Amino acid sequence: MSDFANDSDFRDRIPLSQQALAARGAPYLDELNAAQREAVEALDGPVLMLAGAGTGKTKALTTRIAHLLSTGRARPNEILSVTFTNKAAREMKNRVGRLLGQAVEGVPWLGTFHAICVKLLRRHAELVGLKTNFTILDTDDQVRLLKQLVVAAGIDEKRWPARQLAHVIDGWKNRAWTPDKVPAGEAGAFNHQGIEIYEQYQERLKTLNAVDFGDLLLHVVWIFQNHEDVLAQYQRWFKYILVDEYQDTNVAQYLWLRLLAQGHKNICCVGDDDQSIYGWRGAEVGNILRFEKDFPGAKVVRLEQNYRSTPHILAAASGVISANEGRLGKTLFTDLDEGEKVRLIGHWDGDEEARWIGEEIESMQRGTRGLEPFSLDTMAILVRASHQMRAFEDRFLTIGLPYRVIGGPRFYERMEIRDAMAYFRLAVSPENDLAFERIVNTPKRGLGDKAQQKIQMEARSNGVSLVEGAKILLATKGLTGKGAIELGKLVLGIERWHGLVQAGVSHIEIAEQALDESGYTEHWQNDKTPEAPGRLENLKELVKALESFENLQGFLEHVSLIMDNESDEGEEKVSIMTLHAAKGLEFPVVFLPGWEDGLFPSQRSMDESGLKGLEEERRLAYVGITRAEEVATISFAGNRMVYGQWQSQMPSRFIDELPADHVEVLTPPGLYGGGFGAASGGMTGGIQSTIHQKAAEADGYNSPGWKRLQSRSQKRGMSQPSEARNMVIDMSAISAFTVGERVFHQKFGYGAVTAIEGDKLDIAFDKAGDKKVVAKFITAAASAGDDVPF
DNA sequence: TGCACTCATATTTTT
DNA sequence: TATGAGTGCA
Repeated sequence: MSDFANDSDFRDRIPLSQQALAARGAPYLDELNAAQREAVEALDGPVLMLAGAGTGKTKALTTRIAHLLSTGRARPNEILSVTFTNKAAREMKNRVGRLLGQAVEGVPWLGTFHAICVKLLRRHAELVGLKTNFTILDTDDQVRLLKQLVVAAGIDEKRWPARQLAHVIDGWKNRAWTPDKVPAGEAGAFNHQGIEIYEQYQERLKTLNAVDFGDLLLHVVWIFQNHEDVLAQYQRWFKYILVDEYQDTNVAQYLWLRLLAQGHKNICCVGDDDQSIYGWRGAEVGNILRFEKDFPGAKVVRLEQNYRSTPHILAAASGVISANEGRLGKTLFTDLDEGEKVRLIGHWDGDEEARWIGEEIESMQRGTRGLEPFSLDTMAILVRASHQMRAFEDRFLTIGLPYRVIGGPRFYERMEIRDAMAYFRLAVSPENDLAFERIVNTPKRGLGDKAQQKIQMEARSNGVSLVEGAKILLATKGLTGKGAIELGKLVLGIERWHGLVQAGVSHIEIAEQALDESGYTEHWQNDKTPEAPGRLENLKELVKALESFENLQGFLEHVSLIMDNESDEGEEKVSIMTLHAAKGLEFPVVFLPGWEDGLFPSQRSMDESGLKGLEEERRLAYVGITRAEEVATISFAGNRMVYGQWQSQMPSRFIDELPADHVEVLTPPGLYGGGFGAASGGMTGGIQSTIHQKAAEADGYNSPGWKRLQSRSQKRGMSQPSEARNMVIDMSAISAFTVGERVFHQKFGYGAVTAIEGDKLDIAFDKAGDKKVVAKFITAAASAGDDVPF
């Protein structure tokens, strides 16, 4: 193990204060139930922990690590624990830390598959023809690179978009296929040139000393498969392996794990086949279903006691998921009080659904229905597809209900952040061609395609980087006029920033200078689009994020793998997110709108993957329902605007799968009764019979829920839902704005006030048209330049 | 080169 | 509907 001596992650050290641990004993074991304890104490040999939703799997997993350490089975750096997201990794680190207190400095090999692979690959980069300081490309860079190759291959980029090829290649990499291993059956991919371009792409990455996300795993697996000695080292080193969310592993990750686990064979995988919802990006449920075959003698422990949801919610979820075949099978149970039945309500259209949910949220916030008031933070709306969010955003903006959208473009994926990062990258290493390409003409410097081609040619014929190429081009007067002057400034700037980096100047200062001197900040200050202020805000935020790093290098290294941005502003807000984004989260109150066939289950899923697709959709339904702790409300709309066209659809088939005993139907009879269907033409017998059947089953019309619903809507007629809040805002609203005033809104941009009505303003937005908006969300339009980030 | 216009297109998303 | 990409013109 001499090779490991210089690496702090492997260095032998006295990691545990044995005294501290001895004094603590193992009190954590007492906090576990029998199954959890069994899973924690089965330290040796392969273990599969089947952990249903809300059964305390993170607790079991972290306690297991604590137990391994405190029993002296392993040192902290001999335990390999992998997760899928940084968030999960962070959470586990914190919890292990809490369990062990001062006794452990940290667990260096706890991280995402990708983060751990980066560490490994940096140590062995030369084996795959890379240098230790390789850069990691994100999806955007990947596509740009592929586009160049596609165009060079003379393929019509319109019919065969690079994005699609990126997807195909990702798929291959997920299956651990290097270009020479792609099976003949795939030869037809991407106009019969997929494999060929894949090969070129890998070559190009090598020259750029770069890898994409898929490569991180692919390269490491390749090294393990082709360098026995290297593999053997790690097999010996990692005494215990733990894997979270095993049902989400793809083939490459599976191979990686299996190779590493062949040493001590102490592998513990935690997962839930019922929560496998990432099949479309390469996850193989088969991995978890097959575990016992792969690891003979494996111990299987089922965690079935749920600590999250009420029995009704659990029963509804179980009812739905039981329609799936080929499950490992678990029966969740709970000690919690019965609670409320899962509520089901149908609406005329999507807007009304949004309106109803908005009102329902406000009433729950005030604490009606004999329940305690719920804070907005405890409520979430989970949708199948992100376009469903709009209806809610529009509605909530109108009624002034604070909300937060989770997911969507990540902070580090935003254009302005990526541009800024490219400047930072160039400051650190001017030879970074991809970064240079990104910003040569951002902001506009009069360097169009032609000028850029000249730079490329110059660089290529001299075998130097683009910055060097540009210098030669300028020196030889290959470029003249405005472009030449601007390019000169840019090149000088890059060299100056690089000098500052080498001189050890404060990285924050360098960052600010680079953004200012390059004209990038100014570019957004002069931009009149509604997004511009937000983008400047983001840039400020980025510079702030720099503060927690020693230098730019460290920051860039870190950021290429961390794509999440947890900024929780203090105010209480309702969360809106997709079902996928909700996995792993829980909320006391959950709304599940849009349960209509075609939308959920998604037509496209079913068309593309047939029964497999449908089953994955069903698991998504299961994930959705099991997010709820106390109140789950499922809803559907008879009509919905899809791509600007009204469409009618049937309620989701999953609704029929809900066990009637655990469902309370809130749908008012008048809403769907009689001639409704005939009149609209959209309501088929199927809908009505479903509703009526459900209603009859649950005795819907006489149910307490329905009565409450009625009385509540009557009450609402008399008093405004958020009167108290409006009163407060009224004052400021009236004094703050005048008709005709120019104002700004985060989402709609700039506009002029046309009318004022209490705290509601009618505003004619320049871009977004006429809207009625609550004054709270409006600020006076600042003239550009007022609010300068640096 | 940059702007305005037209046209096709349209899940889920982490690293 | 609304967004992005591509095309044509100044």
